[in-house]
Amino acid sequence: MNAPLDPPKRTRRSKGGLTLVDVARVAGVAPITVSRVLNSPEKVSPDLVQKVRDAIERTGYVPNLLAGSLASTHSRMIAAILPTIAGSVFLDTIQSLTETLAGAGYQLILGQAGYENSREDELLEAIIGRRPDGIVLAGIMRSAQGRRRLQASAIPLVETWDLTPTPADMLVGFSHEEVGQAVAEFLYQRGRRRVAVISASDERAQRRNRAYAQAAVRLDMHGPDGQVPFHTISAPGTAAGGRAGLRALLTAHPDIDAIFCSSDMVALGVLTEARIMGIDVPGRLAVVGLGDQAFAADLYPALTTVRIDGRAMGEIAARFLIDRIAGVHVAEAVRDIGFTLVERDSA
Amino acid sequence: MNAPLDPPKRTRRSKGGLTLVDVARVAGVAPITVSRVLNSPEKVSPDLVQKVRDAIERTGYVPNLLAGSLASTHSRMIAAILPTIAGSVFLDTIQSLTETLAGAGYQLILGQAGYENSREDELLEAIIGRRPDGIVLAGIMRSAQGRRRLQASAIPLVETWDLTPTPADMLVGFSHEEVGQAVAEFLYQRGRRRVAVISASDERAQRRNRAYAQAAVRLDMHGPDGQVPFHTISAPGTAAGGRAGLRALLTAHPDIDAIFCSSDMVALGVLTEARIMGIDVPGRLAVVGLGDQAFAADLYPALTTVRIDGRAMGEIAARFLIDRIAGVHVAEAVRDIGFTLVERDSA
DNA sequence: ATGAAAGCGCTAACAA
DNA sequence: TTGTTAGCGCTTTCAT
Repeated sequence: MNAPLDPPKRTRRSKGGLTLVDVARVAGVAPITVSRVLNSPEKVSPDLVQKVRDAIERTGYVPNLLAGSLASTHSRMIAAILPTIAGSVFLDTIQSLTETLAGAGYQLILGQAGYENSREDELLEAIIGRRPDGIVLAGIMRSAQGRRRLQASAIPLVETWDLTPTPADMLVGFSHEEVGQAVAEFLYQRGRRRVAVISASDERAQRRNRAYAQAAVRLDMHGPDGQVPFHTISAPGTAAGGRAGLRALLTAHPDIDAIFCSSDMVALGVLTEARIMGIDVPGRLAVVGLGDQAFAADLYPALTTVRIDGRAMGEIAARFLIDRIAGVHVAEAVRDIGFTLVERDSA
Repeated sequence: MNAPLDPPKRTRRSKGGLTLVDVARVAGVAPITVSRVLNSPEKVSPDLVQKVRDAIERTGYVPNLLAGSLASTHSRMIAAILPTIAGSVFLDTIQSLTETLAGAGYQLILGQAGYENSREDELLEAIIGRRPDGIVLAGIMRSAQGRRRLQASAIPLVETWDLTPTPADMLVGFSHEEVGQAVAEFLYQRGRRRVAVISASDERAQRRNRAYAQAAVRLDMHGPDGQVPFHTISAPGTAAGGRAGLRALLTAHPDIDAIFCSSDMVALGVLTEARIMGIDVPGRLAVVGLGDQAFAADLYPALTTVRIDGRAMGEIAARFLIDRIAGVHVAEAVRDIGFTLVERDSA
């Protein structure tokens, strides 16, 4: 009974792909040198850099960033959590976020939380588990538990599209209260005296509406019952919601002369329905949107709306994260980017 | 000179986070048992499962999926490559893709290729380097080199929003040629005799337009010069582009009676400009969009358009990938989901 | 059903 | 400047 000379070494899968070790062998250098050429070529002599680059070229090697991330504890991924992608007002923000991050070598991973409190917990597990170097919250993280988990993860976090007195970490947004108030005051100046709201049911919209209603009451633009008529639609707001809203509001309150919509899309629906009902905008009814989406200026009548600079928010959020990750002290990691009331023809 | 009893072991960062080993210690089991509880609890006795789950709960442990991916060569990530996020027609597709994938435990990573042939190569490197289990292409991968790299990576791939005779791998889309032809024939049936196009400059739109123009010529709906007037705008198409397009077309060809737009957004702009110019739609001018976006039915006049079921494409793409990854033989990995001409009031 | 050992492919730490 | 060594945190393989 002879013992096996070559004991069956337990072997592993390895999927056969090219690795950095293969490249090192081809180039005739140590693996770490290949790693350096990839990550900090200035630390390697020009001739070795050339050799290694040739070897990479010849072999078609693509570094496994998963392995790199595990070893370095930098994933170079940023997670963006948003309620929904389709019909969302956050797209400009996500777009510029992606662009700015790509420029710095970061990739975006997307998490859709849904507007309902659905699988928020699973989502967080999936995201935190991937160890992103940063997280951008577009809109929401309602559950206190969710917020706690994010903070516990110690991952740099930027909240956007809002201004809260108690940010979890970094923040770039604007005051929804100020928007609501500004719109009410604008409508007052324009001579409107009986204002209303059509709004999606998300929390930020509610806060805008509250401030709007308060200002309206203060300015005596409310109805005989002391209330500001409102119509709520489900989030995200749609043109169909705007149409239904206008019809409902006019039925219950035929004398309203201005409507503040929770998004430009909702406003589009209002304009359509007004046209169908033969209601003159802005003559009889003023319409104000929110967002200043690309199409707002190209409606008829051109939409008066609140411009929110989504691209700026995305870019600032990206910078906050990049700086924080780089260890740069971010002086003022809370930023109010404000808003602008863009007066066009609909109000 | 006493040698240190405890020689300064070269230590490593480790970021201090909780690991599976910590959980195993707390639960009093081997690390592999914790792993099994996480990934295949049915292989572990109920009491140990309970013990481990308690330990996870108590410690707040979140598994490091990066490490898991490296060890298992399954990243549970899918990459979506699209030209741009803002103003894109692919959003419904991405949305349902994300939802379907999330249900199966996959996360989406996003790659914006841009409409210009910009950093396509870097993007591919960043994406393939993350070893996604699958890739979805929304729209494009123009460069032959890019397509070659994708195929070389051997990552399951689904192309969407198109039908090509030579798919790189799997495919779900519709025939842009058929759309162009169908729209031309529809306009003919509606009595139009002098048709035009306003289109973004992307390649799929061009193919629609070519088929549209051919059918128009065949049906004698062209101009005196035998041509179909067209106006090209940059991708992605916008309402502003539609407005400019209508003005330009009417200046050069005052007698056109129908316009096929490369997206509903472009059509919106056309409707706006027509209204401003006092042109009756559909009386004097028929307008047809593409996409049947949510707002299309809520324009005035309600937009006649080509419905593309973006959600279905996302879901099918997800299923293709999930099945392929699971090793299921995907019977027919090329799917034509077709389209529907939705007749409303604008044509 | 449970565990021990051996990597997955890379980079940080240390040494020359 | 270049290389050696020892992991990063997990899962596969093999053994019990």
